[in-house]
Amino acid sequence: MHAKAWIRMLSDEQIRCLQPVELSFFARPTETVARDLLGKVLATGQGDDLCAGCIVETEAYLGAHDPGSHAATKGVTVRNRVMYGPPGHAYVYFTYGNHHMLNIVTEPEGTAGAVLVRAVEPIHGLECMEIRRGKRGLELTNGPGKVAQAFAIDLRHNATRLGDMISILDAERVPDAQIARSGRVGLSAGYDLPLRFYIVGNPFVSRSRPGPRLP
DNA sequence: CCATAGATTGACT
DNA sequence: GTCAATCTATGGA
Repeated sequence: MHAKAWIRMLSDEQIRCLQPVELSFFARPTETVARDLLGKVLATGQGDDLCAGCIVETEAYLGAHDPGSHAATKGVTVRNRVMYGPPGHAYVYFTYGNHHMLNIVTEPEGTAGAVLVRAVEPIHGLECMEIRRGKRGLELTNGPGKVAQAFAIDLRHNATRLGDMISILDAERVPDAQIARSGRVGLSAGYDLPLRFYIVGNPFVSRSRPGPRLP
């Protein structure tokens, strides 16, 4: 079986025809946005650098009452202020000294919330991603740090509005039957909530560490 | 100012 | 399976 059998590429022109997701889409409860972002298209760059991918895995991070969230501090800080800012902006942070993480800010301005983009299925700019990652196939984008590297996303993108350097484009809604949820990855189990969403069976869904199972 | 954990990845036994 | 890399924001002295 060919490794690319499940990948459907879109042309430059087909990507340009996609409409940006409305701002109001993001000004909703974080959990809802995380679910509805599945199937949407992430895009960066243009021309030879145009890269696009279908979002296949997300995680919701809530406000101060969510112990796993960066907003779980005593009030607003330099880092988490973006999560309190206007929806439809990028929240990018750097961690473990190596990796950037792309989040999309949710909820109305003043309320903290963001959705982590954990994995995408590439649909354009494969060669560009391969150069940036130094890898091929599933290793291109099957994890949050990998997505950021493949799409050349770093701290310069933090707090920028979608539609400028980073775009989220509309696509057909993924039916509930194809979506599953679990505990979030990488947090100490025990207190976590079922806030990870993914498309069942998609090979790009990260599986380095399966999230905690739900009852 | 200093200590340290961290929404991960890749290399290695 | 185990583990180190590498740097930033945060919180306490």
